[in-house]
Amino acid sequence: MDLHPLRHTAEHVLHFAMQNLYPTLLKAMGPATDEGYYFDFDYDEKISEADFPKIEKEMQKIINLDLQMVKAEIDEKQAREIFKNNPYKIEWIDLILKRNEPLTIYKMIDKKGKVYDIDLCSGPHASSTGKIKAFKLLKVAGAYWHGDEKNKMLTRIYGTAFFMQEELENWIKKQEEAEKRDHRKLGKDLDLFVFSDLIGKGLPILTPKGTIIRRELEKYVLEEEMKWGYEHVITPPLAKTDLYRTSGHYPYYQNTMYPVMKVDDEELILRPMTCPHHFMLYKSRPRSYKELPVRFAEIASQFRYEKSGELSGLTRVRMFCLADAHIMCAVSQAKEEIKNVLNLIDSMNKVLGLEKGKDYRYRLSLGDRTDEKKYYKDDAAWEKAENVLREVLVQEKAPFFEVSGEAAFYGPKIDVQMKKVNGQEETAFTVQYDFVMPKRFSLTYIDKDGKEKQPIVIHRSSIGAFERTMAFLIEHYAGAFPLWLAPVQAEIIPISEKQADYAERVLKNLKEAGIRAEMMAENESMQKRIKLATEQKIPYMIILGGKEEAEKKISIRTRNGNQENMINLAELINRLKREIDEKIIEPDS
RNA sequence: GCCCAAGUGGCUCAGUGGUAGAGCGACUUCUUGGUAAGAAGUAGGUCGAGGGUUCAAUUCCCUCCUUGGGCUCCA
Repeated sequence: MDLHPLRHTAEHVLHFAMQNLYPTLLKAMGPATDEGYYFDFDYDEKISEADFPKIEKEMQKIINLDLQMVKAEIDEKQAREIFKNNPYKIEWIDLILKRNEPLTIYKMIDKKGKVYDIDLCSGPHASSTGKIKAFKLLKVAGAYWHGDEKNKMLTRIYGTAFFMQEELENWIKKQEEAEKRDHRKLGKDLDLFVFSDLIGKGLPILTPKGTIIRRELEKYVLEEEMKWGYEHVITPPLAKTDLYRTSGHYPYYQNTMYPVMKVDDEELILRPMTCPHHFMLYKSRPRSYKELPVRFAEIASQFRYEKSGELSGLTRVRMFCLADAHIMCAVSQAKEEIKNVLNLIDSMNKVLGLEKGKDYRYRLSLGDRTDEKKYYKDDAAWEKAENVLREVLVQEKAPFFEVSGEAAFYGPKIDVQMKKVNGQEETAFTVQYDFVMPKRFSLTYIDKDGKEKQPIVIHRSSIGAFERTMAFLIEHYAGAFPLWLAPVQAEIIPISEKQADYAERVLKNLKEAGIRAEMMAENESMQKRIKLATEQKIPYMIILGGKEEAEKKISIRTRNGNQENMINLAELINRLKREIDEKIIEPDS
């Protein structure tokens, strides 16, 4: 059943309760959301989560009254009169009138017809407040009026509501499950990355274990992209400021770029993106139509000074490394190239265990023609580019939706929208169609007819930024990585010291076979060592006791608890090598 | 950047206006155990940093740093 009307009603209950407790507060707005609802208001004194019990008690009183939610249409004069003391509501009224929409209000009325509260609202609502059988206030936050930091900071309270107590409990349980998978928690538990105050925020340090995952991903990107016709290059992570003035990035990105470094007569800057570097390489000599498409790829570190409040674990950092590439091609080749890019993305993400349609979908981000600052004026080119992207998505039967105003200033793009464990969607990386940069940098090629022509550029990533991809994968697998990514692939557990020599030999054999194997100290019980290895999500435990040693065999136990006793080591090595080489995701299932 | 919350030994957390506790981990010793925690002992903290109030601050106040949640899913 649709929870939005119920939650919207719960928001009105919250509003009314707050109005009772804090009569001078002014409501700005309060919508229902997918997870619950929130309520923005203007109030001079501090409200914190410590006030929740009091507020929830007041809400329960209103719910118990089972007030009906009654809709009514009013005219402008009535509206201005009712909400004359609330500038936020007056602003809404002006906006609604401007749009020629009807002014509707909802009243909370008891059975005798007594009106408790009136709010400007288009609904829909549950029939009465008594329908709310379970509710909970979640958190206090600050929120700018209309999301604009130039406006006043309002107080926001988040809450949720359900038809049944059981639903609420399930929801809470689900939230807790997502918390357990949080990559920041697992990053600590599994010893993958750390932060240092002295190094700086938003600058993660990868531990030896975290680095194994990172390097494996890098190896995969290099090998796979080369197979798909990319040429990997290495360009400097800093450049003269002029490069970004030429590209036009400088004015747009100035607030997220690191400040200019002045050295002698030069001005240098840490690069916030790689494209102009690849353009310089393209321009290093004349290009023939025969060379196109030119596909330059790079595992490229980039630097962006994100606002401190936006930083989060590995998903939002101040220096990141992108599996980046720029394809310079003829306009006629664009469609085919974009198709190949989408296929590459699907193919590589599938290997990582991310499924199209389930773990991610596409978003076609179109330009907003009215936004002259963010939109390079060239209607025909935009039209063409947007159509090409849309046609490819349709032809490839890719799951996608469209939004306007999310494009880059130099062209429309396809965003890869990853679904996180907590249900939130996040842009992981993008594929952009760019007809502006070739002009700015005078990129050319000599065509068949001997004339100079201009290519277009496709900016793309294959798996996104390594930091963010790692975060996704940590949460996706809850730390139980596929064998090829697992920092420790096999943990040897000799049952007692008597097997020390044998265990050493097994360890040596595994290492020589290229398997990341470790041995756990004997000074703990076998049970304890199995517990520790399982907690570390180590895929294979190799148990060695007297029986194994006597027959020169081994026994294994997987992190899922499956056991196989008395098998040949050579057989296991072959199995693991195959599982690693083929990047098998879940051999057990 | 702004709003709210948090910062106590490596980790998870308790606690108090009279200079701190637990469990896990580490170390040592005993134990050599057959598939998710064997036992005992020892060490380890200027309670995020700086300033203020006080006879006395980890506890109260201020500033800063770091971390977490949030900052247009419209009335």
